[in-house]
Parts: sequence; C-alpha cells; structure tokens
Amino acid sequence: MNSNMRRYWLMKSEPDCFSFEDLRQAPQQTEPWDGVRNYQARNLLRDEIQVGDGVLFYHSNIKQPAIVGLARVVKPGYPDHTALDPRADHFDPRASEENPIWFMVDVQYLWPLPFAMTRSFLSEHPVLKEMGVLKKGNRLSVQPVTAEQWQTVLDVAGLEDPLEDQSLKNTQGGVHG
DNA sequence: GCCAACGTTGGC
DNA sequence: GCCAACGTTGGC
Repeated sequence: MNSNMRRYWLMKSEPDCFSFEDLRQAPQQTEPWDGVRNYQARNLLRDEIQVGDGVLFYHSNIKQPAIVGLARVVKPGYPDHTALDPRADHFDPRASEENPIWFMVDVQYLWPLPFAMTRSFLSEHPVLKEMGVLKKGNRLSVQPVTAEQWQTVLDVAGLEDPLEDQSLKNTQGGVHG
C-alpha cells in the first residue's frame, strides 16, 4: 500500500441504526457498509474507495452529532445484495444480479477517538471547519476527507496514524489464512 | 418536532 | 427536458 495513494473518507451512520460500538462488536470487527441508496455515494463506494483507506466514523441524527472513531476499508466495492432482498430495509426492485445498481465496501473497526468531535468542536478548528460534513445541506453519507483533515483529527486526538501500524499491513478483513 | 436542503419521481 | 410534488436527511 502506497500511502500516497491512500484516501480518506467520512461515513455517517445513525447510531440507533448502526453505531461505532456495533462495529466493534461485529465479527472480525468488520461489517459491510450496506444500504447506501444515493448515486453519488454509490459511485464513491464502487469506483473510488480502496482497501487501506481511512474512515472517520460519524454519528448523525442525534443530539450531539460527532466523529467518534476511526476505521478502515478492508474490502473494495462489491454489489450490495441487500438491494435484492425483498425483506431488506433497502430493497430496490430495480436491482438484479446482472445489474446490482448499489454497492458497498467492508469497513473494519480500528479505535475510538478519546473524545467525540462534535460539530461545534470541528467548527472551531481552522482546518476541520472546512469539512464537508459541516456544510449546510450536505447529505452525502459517504464523503471524501482530505489527508490534512485526517491528520488533523489524529493530531487533535493525540493519536498515531493507525493506518501506519505495521501489524495492519497486508491484511484484509483482519483475517489471516 | 420543525423545517431547510436535497434527490427522485413522474406528468406534461 | 422542465419542474412541481414528494420523500428523505439530518441539524437544530
């Protein structure tokens, strides 16, 4: 993994639906990021997001929306089969095996931030105030974050970059063999 | 709970 | 292709 190629993303989730803690408790601490039904976000999931990319896990639609933890991508875009399941919440009758329409990636838990970075906190930082998630009307559930913003979150949190951890190199899904 | 912003749908 | 109506998102 060439770190110059690495990209960074912010992914929103309503914690009542799926929280960072839920990701921590998932098998292999990994979960498919399914259910995205927005074409712009779909295009990112399908075409742009790569294994090894960093993820800021954002809790939305609660009293104190905030970035709460770090995760990483462990499987690149593949068809979101929940669109094919009539009983699934995000069933889409237009989707098929031949034309899945919707895509997802697998995301793995890394570790929580030492404190939740709320919108007011982010807004007060000269670098982080530029994040897309703070922009009015921004509804993209998957959106790019700059390398500077990623590094700034780590600096402010007092964390080393987890993506530079040697024990994470050359692994996929945290599963060996 | 309110409502602004946004994306999608569908009539024309 | 336009655009009004509608449903959803998500901060507040």
